[in-house]
Amino acid sequence: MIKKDTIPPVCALDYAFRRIGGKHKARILWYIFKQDNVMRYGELKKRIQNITSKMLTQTLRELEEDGLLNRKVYAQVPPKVEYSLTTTGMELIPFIDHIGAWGRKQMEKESQ
Amino acid sequence: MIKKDTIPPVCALDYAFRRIGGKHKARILWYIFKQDNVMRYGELKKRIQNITSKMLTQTLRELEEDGLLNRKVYAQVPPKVEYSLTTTGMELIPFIDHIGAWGRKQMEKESQ
DNA sequence: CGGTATCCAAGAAGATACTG
DNA sequence: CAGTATCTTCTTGGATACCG
Repeated sequence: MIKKDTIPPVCALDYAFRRIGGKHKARILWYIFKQDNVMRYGELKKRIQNITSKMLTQTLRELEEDGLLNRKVYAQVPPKVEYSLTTTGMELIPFIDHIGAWGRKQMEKESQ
Repeated sequence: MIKKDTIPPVCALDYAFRRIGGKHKARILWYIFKQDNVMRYGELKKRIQNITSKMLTQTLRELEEDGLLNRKVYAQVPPKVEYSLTTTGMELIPFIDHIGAWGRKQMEKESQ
């Protein structure tokens, strides 16, 4: 993702990209959304494939701190943790959809 | 920005964010767009402020290679180079606009 | 004016091992 | 199951100096 919060964002765009510009952030939001807005840690791990536990946990924590994800822990053994989008996170879905469509179009162009 | 192209993107979202997820990329596209879609190197340098020549040049080159920017060199001394969005770059503007608006909203929330 | 070149620091991400 | 901890590597970005 982009950058520590030691330095304040220079503008709203900068701010926004720090929040969702990480390597997997947009995809995580998207996957959860598509899965009826609930996904467990292990499901995400399988879905993203090749991501390490460390990176996944770290990314999820950042999204949570930024108010884009809810984290619900069930007090049971073995543990169960569910992630879902907050209202704020939901507001990003149309843009993620849009940019994904753009990316798809470009990829098709390239492959010609 | 995010990542070398040694490893192919895992999906369209990944692809897209590699292209515009860089530290200054979205802002550069936005500034040029707002300035009637033409900006000179020096103007960008002043506008972005604190960016080094190296980073600015590098970022502009990447945007050019990705087909988002046109680079027009005038054969004169002293040199003059103008950057403008391509059609593909233009297609990103609505998205950048929306995500900027989202960022603005979040920043306002935070400051309360 | 619009860059390059070189070197170095900071930050992001990966490998591996381990745990309540 | 859902993480932590630690160490290492890779990639990005910055400082500085210089050029056609």
